[in-house]
Amino acid sequence: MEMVARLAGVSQVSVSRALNHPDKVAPETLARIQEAIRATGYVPNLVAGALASRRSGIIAALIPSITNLTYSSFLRPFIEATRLAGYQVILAETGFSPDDEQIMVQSLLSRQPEGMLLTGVHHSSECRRMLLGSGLPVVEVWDESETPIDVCVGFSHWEAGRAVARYVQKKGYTRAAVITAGDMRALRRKDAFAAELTSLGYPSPPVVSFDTPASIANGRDGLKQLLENGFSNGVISCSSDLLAHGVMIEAQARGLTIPGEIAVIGFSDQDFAAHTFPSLSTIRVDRLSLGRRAAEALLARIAGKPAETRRVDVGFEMIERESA
Amino acid sequence: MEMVARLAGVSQVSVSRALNHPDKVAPETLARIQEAIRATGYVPNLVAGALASRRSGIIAALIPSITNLTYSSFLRPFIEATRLAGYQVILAETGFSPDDEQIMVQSLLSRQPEGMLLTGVHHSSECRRMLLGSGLPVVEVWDESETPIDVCVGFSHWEAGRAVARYVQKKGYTRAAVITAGDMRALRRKDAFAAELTSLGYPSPPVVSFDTPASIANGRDGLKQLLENGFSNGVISCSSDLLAHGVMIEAQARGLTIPGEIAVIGFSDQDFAAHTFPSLSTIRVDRLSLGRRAAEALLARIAGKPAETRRVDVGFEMIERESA
DNA sequence: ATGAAAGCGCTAACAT
DNA sequence: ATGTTAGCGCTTTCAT
Repeated sequence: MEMVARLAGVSQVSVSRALNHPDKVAPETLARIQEAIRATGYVPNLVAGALASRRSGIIAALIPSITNLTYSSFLRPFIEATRLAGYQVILAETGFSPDDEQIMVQSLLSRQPEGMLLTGVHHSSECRRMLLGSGLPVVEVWDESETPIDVCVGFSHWEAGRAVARYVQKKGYTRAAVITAGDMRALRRKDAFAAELTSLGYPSPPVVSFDTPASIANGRDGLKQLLENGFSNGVISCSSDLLAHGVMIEAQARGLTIPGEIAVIGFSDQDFAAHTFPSLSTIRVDRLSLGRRAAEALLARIAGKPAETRRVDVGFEMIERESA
Repeated sequence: MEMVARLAGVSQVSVSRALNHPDKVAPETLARIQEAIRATGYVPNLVAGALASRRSGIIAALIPSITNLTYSSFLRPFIEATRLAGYQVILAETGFSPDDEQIMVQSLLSRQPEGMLLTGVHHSSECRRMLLGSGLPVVEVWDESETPIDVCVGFSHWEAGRAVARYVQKKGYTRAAVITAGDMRALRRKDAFAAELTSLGYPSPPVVSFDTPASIANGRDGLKQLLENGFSNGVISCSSDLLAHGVMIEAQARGLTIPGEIAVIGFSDQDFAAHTFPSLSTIRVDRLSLGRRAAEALLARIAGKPAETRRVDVGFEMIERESA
């Protein structure tokens, strides 16, 4: 910066100003400085800038899994929206473990981020304490909370589970089952589904639960297990479209008709859900909007705006297609 | 840090030492300092540390798309491996655009990263120039290059395309077609496939190419287009497992048998490929190993080790399953 | 083994 | 509109 300044015949401060507050520099000086920057190929040092200004321009994001579309599909618009606001994102993967999450939060905090995105609302108490104590703007996404750390953008997994149960009744199915991943939010939907079914007069549905990440393989295996345990002629509610797709493939391999013999409902409306054969009935969650609104909410908090709305509900929608 | 020092009855420097070089501090003093850190809830400021030490502990990673498993599946082990070495990753998404990539590289460079991961080997010349000029350790992945910027970990897309063609011949198919995404690497495989087929005496295969991201919907549409143009009783080489899966679904919807009437070959062996019905023949690329080795290579360069191997070929493998 | 001094490259008051 | 001065919170010599 000193070099650029000499080349432009100004002081080093003026270069800094030209970069950060170009309106506070005479147009002609500005041009000279910009030319000098070009000539020298000067690259500003944001680390030094961050230290001096106490604004790191960094946002930390923690998601359970990068390779899981559920999460990467809201992370993408989040990164994009924060980038347009001048922020860069440091990403960490928690693998669904609150303990690892806590360690990562701690380590990320030392980067002096200006905000943080957390997936879900279940964190270790130490983690909550650190975040609360730091006063850092935090947005929790993909779930809803009565007591968010700061702001929360998501939807009610409980209500989503109930909505599926009501849909099952509306469509007149008499038998129902569940195939689910083992994460807290999926299990909550499963519990709500079972509770609502029961209150509608159904027997408690058989449940197959997997601790491994949701996959087509698990979906196939899940249907196999249900059939072996005597399940037939009913609807299966899956905790993800991927599991549902697996169920469809297994049904097809066994020559079972869908939705005639086995009906299937997915969750989240991934882009392929409309294009399976038959097309997949599912719960749609607008992850693009969720990512954007999470960014908006966090940026507002960083800008110091009062958090009038600490809880944003992006809702969900039951999508009726052919599979159930 | 000053506070911690006072509490432990030492100087601020000793606290810094206790954190960075614990072996250079008397065990008893170390214990006192650690206790003081715990008591105060002190969180080190890595921004200041980075400025003073000139080591940011940051690695920048650029991938075309976060929501595309092709890329996120090598990014994951890369992030994990670099994390274990004490680094944090700033992620940026280029959307397949070399121009955007260049802008992002420039903006990322000002974070003083210690290394950078780039996807592919095709970059704007300005981008290459900046990186070369900066002397920053760079690893280019998912492709191979005669002239890497620094080090390169990938495989030959040309050879992969040829391998598929030879497989097609070996299996005795007489008609072949291609459905491909529009990115440079997929197109290169397509060209190699067509060239090899031709040299084996086949006619030039019909090609359907999509500019949108590979998807099941595109796969279905691709088969539809091929059939409308008179293609039948042959094998279709797809640039991704997702496209291949779409082809299988469309075939099923039309009552075409696989591989009898339509045979399908995918690319990359995503986890579902072994679990479709019928299972999907494909080219396997070990993305876990690729991510790890990219991290290894980059960390070695950061550690200043001479780059004896500037080019690492992780290879690929033709996986024979039922679909072709 | 520990401390004192200097400075990393920049920004934010405060002058002029 | 521009420059001067004083740090930001740490790490790194260098001394003791």
